[in-house]
Amino acid sequence: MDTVDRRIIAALRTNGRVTYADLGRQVGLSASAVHERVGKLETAGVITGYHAMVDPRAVGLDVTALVSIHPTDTADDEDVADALAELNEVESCYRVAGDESFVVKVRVATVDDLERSLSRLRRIKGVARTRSTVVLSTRFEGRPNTVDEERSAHAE
Amino acid sequence: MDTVDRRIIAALRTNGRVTYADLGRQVGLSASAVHERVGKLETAGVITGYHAMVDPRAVGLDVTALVSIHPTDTADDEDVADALAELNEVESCYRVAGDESFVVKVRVATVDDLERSLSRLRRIKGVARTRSTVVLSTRFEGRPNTVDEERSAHAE
DNA sequence: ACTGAAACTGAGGAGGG
DNA sequence: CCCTCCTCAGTTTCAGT
Repeated sequence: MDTVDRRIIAALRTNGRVTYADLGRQVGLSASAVHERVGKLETAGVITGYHAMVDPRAVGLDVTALVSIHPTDTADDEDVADALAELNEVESCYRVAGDESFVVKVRVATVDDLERSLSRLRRIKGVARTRSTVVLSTRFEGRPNTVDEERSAHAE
Repeated sequence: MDTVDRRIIAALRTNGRVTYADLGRQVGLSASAVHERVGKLETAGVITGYHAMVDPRAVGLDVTALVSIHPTDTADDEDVADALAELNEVESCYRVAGDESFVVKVRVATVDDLERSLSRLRRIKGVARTRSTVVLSTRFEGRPNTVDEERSAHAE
């Protein structure tokens, strides 16, 4: 994991469909050298996949909410996480420190769907209550954040 | 936006590097027909881009926090949003309904960096106070969520 | 809107320094 | 770890339907 790898990663985060030839030009290596490096980054689990980003509204997902999930006294976090994973509308799931045990991001078509989704969440064994924060607008999301050089050096 | 488009979108969300030839086989069209459809989806803003997903830990980003941002009485949300956008460690930024005006996701290398980042957030004009929730583990994130057929039909 | 042909370009592996 | 070749497959354009 050197500077070249980090530049490759940054480029692929920005444009996941960039060609190896282009990448090579950007970092000053041949396409096959880049191809080899990217393969290693994938195998090592640094790059976990490539995905198209879709405007949620364009596919009918007009409502986003952040939901805090408060556990019951006897809740098993693993079981709760498994139940959350089975709900299609739960897009992200974070185990957090604090009063709540999880914070999840829910994406649905309408507020009626949100109501139904919250019912499903509350029915999960181990969930005492939920607190929802409705997203009014998304300024940006999942933006490529680059760690600076000195910081990332320790991760090599 | 028909069933074929939705299948193409779903496939590209799962694998952003799938070839047009492969996509064509999956949906029963020629590569050139798929190429044309994908181009239109991109132009229409349905597909907003393609990005490599990276394991944050592998690039030295070990600390994630969800930060609620409470505005001052005189805060201008636009200005606050612009200031947030300039902070590299702020990966996502949601304008929300409720006491807080924004919820942001911050990703940094260490807890020291988190402390520094929170200082930066609090120094933004229009920010009265912040409330941070530290992420202990991420079960899943940005998972491809598919809207069902009837729901998405209205978005055509 | 899709197909199929044609010209082009990248992917991905072999071989060598 | 990188390069240069080489071949095959995919991309992209375009005329035709």
